[in-house]
Amino acid sequence: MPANMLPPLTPAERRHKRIRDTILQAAEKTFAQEGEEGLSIRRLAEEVDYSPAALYKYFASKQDLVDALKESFFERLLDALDALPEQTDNYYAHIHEGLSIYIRTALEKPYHYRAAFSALPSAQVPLPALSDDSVKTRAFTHLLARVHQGVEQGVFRQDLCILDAAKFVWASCHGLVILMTHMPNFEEAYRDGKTLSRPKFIAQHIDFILKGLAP
Amino acid sequence: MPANMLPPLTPAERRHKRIRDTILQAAEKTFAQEGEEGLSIRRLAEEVDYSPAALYKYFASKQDLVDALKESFFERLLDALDALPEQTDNYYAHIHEGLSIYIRTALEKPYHYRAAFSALPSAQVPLPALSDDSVKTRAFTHLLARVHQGVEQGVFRQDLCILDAAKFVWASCHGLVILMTHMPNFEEAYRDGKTLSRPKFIAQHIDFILKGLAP
DNA sequence: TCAAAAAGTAAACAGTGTTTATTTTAATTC
DNA sequence: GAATTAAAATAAACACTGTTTACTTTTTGA
Repeated sequence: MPANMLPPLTPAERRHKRIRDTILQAAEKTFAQEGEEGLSIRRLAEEVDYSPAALYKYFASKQDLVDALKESFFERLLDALDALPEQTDNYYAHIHEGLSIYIRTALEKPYHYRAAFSALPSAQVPLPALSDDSVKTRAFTHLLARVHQGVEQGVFRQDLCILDAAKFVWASCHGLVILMTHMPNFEEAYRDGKTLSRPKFIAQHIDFILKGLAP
Repeated sequence: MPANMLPPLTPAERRHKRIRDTILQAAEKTFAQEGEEGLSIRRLAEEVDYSPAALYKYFASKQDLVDALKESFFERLLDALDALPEQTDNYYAHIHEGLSIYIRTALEKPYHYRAAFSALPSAQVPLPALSDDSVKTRAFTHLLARVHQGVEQGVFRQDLCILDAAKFVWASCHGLVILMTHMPNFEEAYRDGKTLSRPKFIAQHIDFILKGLAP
């Protein structure tokens, strides 16, 4: 039987989902502006006209709610990456644009990005296996494939460990996003006449990264 | 009069400082293992045999206490960097080692590093001016000088905006540290036969960064 | 219609950082 | 040395937080 043959939802289930989405939507607004710490179950309950305890009929915990918000960000990120056409004649421009999309999407939702990719060590949620094609790993497997392609096409060094090279690319993009969004004044600080504009700065950052892998 | 001619401390002041240090020391232990969220004023008070309110005679707030912990990490980081000899015949090896020290020191105290360099947007503490030689900016000004040197010596491209180049280097190192410390399983995941060991992985990461700036 | 399941809530529990009023202790001055 | 002043320390309260329990109301499916 087909995997996407879901059982039809009962009215009760549809209602449940609808209310859940309403809560999620209100939570999203606060989370985007104030992050996890600014999001309070009690305040959220008041906003959607429920008692705090009622929310626990829709989410097992605050963490569960935040996880749902993170999940929707992952989907947003993947949608943005999927919008990029698969094949192009210009490999360099293609991977450059892919990384640019990653960074720009992350910059749009700083709190989501941080929550998604900077889990605290105490929360020991291991990375899923590569075989798993959950929304969480797809972005990285995508990057792995791109780096592999770059090696094959001779744009990158032949002796690269693709895994380690992909981690270098990811880390360098990640660091930029985190500093830009969570380091007050990172962009504005210390500017002079030669300093680049934001888009050019990002583009150059990616250029530096890719050049690091060149033969 | 000399700047370091501090007025002599009275016995009361010395006692105050001593107790403050005791509290700080106990806080340090918990913070290093559990971070800001794991550090509770009430639990800390119990550990040092004081009432919670008493701690407010030594620190204005929890944030103030954490700031003191961050400050000591900055000093630790700068001390490690200062231990590196100033001049060497091999520029590349020199900057490589500097970045390696930065990363390794950060990896030793993940929570300190994160707290120090990943402030939330809500906490709008601007970066101090470059002229300010506070402990916070010295590491970055140090890096700026190194990059400048690299351009002068022809190891890096001549047309670089030193500021933007330094930010690239910083961001790339920063991202690696954050992913290694706060992304569960980042290092272990997806390993195969070709995957490098941790020290070699870090060294290669730095190589990639520096190559990105090469002519 | 009626039993069962789901939805919703008030109140309590166990925490958190912080403030206020009050007392105890230590230091300084007469 | 005694009196005064300043610092240290605290108990109790305040205003929050996420979460659970016991209970009531509403909705659903047979």
